[in-house]
Formats: sequence, C-alpha cells, structure tokens
Amino acid sequence: MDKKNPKYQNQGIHVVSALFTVEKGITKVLIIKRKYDPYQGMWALVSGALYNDEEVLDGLKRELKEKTGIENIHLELFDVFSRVDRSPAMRMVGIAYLGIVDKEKFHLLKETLKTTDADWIPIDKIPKLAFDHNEILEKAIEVLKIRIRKTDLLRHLYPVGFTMPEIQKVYESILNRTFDRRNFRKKLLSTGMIEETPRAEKFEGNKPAKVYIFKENQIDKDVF
Amino acid sequence: MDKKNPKYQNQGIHVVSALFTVEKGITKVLIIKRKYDPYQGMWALVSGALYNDEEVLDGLKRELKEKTGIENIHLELFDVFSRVDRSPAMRMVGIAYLGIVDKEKFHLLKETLKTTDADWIPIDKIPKLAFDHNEILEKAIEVLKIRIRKTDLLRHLYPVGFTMPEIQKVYESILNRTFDRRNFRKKLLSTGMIEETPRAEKFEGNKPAKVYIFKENQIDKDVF
DNA sequence: CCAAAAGTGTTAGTCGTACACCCATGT
DNA sequence: ACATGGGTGTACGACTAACACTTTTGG
Repeated sequence: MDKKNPKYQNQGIHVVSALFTVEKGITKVLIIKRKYDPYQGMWALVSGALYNDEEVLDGLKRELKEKTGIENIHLELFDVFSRVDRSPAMRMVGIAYLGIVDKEKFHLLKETLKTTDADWIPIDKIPKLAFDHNEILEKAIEVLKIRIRKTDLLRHLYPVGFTMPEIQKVYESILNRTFDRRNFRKKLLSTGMIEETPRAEKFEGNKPAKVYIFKENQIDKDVF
Repeated sequence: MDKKNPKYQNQGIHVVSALFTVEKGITKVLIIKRKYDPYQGMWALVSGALYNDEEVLDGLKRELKEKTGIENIHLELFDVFSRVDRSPAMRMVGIAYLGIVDKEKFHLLKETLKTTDADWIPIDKIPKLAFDHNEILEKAIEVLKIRIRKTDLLRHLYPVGFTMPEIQKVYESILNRTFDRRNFRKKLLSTGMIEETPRAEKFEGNKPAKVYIFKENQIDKDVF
C-alpha cells in the first residue's frame, strides 16, 4: 500500500474509556472536563490519541494516568466507533474500553495538563459530552450489564474481597432489579468463581457479613 | 491535538475479516493469495486499509467485494489487534470482524486486482498467513464458538431456512461435540428464535426433513 | 421389504424460585 | 431487650439430559 495515498492520510486512533464504579447503590462513570479545544470546557470520557509506539490498551492506560492519576486497572474492549465526522480536526476512529473499579482505591486528580476537573457522575445524570461520547457511554452501559451477568467482570471492583449484601446491591444497581438474598447467594456460589475467606466486615446491619473473594480460575458459567 | 506531531503520524486502520462457512461438517474460512507486497504470494485473511471517507464496517465490505466478489453479508466486530510491528510498512491497527455465510450463495472470484487466488480452507488446515492473521484467525474461531452458542449468529448461514439435522451438524462441527437429536431439537425450538415452515428438504436420509427459519425478533436466551 | 435417517415422548435428576425463621451485634 | 440486617433450609415447578421406538422414503 502507498503511504502517500490521500485516501489513507491523516487517520488517527482515539482510545476511549468508560470507567465505572458503584457507590452506595449508585452506578457512576468517570468523566473529565477538557482544558483545550476541541470541545474546550466540556465534559468528556477519558480519551486521547494513540501514539505510534504503543498498543491500544497501553495508550488508553497512559491517557487515564495522565488525565486522572488512575493506573493499574483492568479494561476490556467493547466497541469501535468510526463515524467519519466523529472528531472535528481529523479522521479519528474510536476504540472504546470499559472497566469497573473501587473509586476509594484511587486518588482522583482534579486538574492535570489537559483537564480542569474530573468526577464520578451517576449514569442517570450525565451531561452533554464532547465528541460522540454520549453515544459511546450508552453502549458501554449496555455492555456493562451483559458483562456482569455473563463474566466475572466484577472481580475488578473487589480486588480484596466483598460481602454478599454489598455485591448484591451492585448487581441490583447496575441491572435495575432486585434479587432474593438467599437465592442470590446460592447462585453466585454455584458459579464456582468465588470462595469464602475467614474475614467478616460490617455492611449495613450490625451483624458482620462474611467476606468472599473471586478465585483465580476463569468461568464459563453465566452468573444471572 | 496537533496533526503534525510525529507521535500521531502515519497511522492507519486495517480492517480484517474472518469469514466462515460450514460444508459437509467441515468448518472453513475464506482466505486469499496476495498479488503484491508486503507478503506477496502469501495467503491472508481478506483485509485492507480503511479509507478516510468510510466507516470501518463499510470499508471491510468494500475490501471483501474487491478481493472476493462477496457482498451483502453480515459481519460483526470481535477484536482489535494493535501490536506496533504487526504491519511492516507503517503503523496499522487491525480491527477484526467475523461472519458466517453459505458459500454456495456466492460466486468466489479467483483473481482480482490485488489477489491471485481465493479459497475456503478447513480451519484445521490453515497455512502460514500474512501479517498477524494466524493469530487473528485463532481468536476469531474462539469467538465464533461463543457467538453461535450465545447469539443467533447462525441465522446468517441460513437466510432461507435449514433442517434440524443440517444445523445440528453445524453446531457439532464448530463446537467439536455431539448432541442428542431429540434434545437438540427441543432446545433450539425453546429459544423461540426459530419457527417451522411448510417446506421439507432432504438432508442425508431418504425421509425429507422439515425446514425451519430464524424469526425476526432478537433473543436474549443462550442456545447451548 | 430393507436400509437409513427423521421424527417423537417419558422419566429422573438438577436447577431456579419462592418463601419464613433464627442469629449476631449495637444501642 | 429490641431493632437491624445477616445467615440458612425446604418444597415446588421448570428445565436439562438420558434414552427407544415408529415413520417416511429410495432402492
């Protein structure tokens, strides 16, 4: 192929992250306020241009660190966005990843070289975002629901363990439904992907709840 | 962002297709032989550079038509490949799609502007391919297995209908396992995604088998 | 009438769901 | 001792899996 052919020139790759957390039963997503054009002053998902010398996932992790200080997290591909006019300056194809973390484990930078603010916003209170990020986020939420049902994605929200009432509330929050406590516990245990620890922690009641952790091995079984 | 920044220059997007078919119980994939460098004379998945004025999926369909004559088919994203050195001439990020079709419905061009041959090859007899296409194909096969179990992907193999023995053989071929005829039929019907037609066709026996079609509506239910 | 594959029904076991009572702790 | 949420077991219905015989057609 010919590098000089204008059909292929000035293409770039945008890496985009929809990073979620759940806090007190509210599902939130991380957004930043842009310091520079295009879309100066507007909220946006954490995103940026991929460098020539890095892989897509590495580029996204670099952007996340630069713009929010968050690092060492799990992110997984969920879709590609390629509308020709989705970015004003040049043709950028957006490659979008999602993840879910415990926001208390990180110190969120409120201002960086390229951002003037950053925050975790409830997903039902999202403002108008830069680029096609509202559309990307909508798709991310859709895929998030599927992934917590079909995979062990939530292990990344709980790297050091969780209690049953706590994780149940997360499932209920993201999926917008409730579960019977007894059946929820049985089903989650039956997947074989978690195990009991000797620890116990208080959640909402006075009685301490047992702490469970996700086991190493992968699962093929659906959760819900 | 600065268009002239060398960090972002000379990036391109590769669209790549893993197009499958199943014939007499053998799962096959479409590959072409490259007419020009890089990798002249080598077999490869159908792939090419995305133009500036087209979306990813449209670019892939254009490439498929140019290189094989096949058009009007369903393709879905399955992964992104971004190793920095995956393409020799310049930095190309590969965006990979998979599909499955009835090869008898198409006339495969054996030679085109950019290819000197094309063929459907059993997936256990794949030669060394250009670029990172062996790696891409391996991942495609993995995802294909999941998608036929969890979605109605196989509707695209049978746009005008199928018989039970016929589609069972496809599931068995792709998943490398067997199913009980009676239970297979019950399970597939219970998904609600197919319906009987008045037609009947012979498959392997002398007794004609009923023809079923995929219904319009989507499903959330797993198949197997 | 024989061969080859297509079609069907029943049963046992497993899994999902609905539901009620006791337990541990803080105040 | 009481209030709050955490922990457990059982029974019923639905689904999954195992399995054998009858039907249709071509030769």
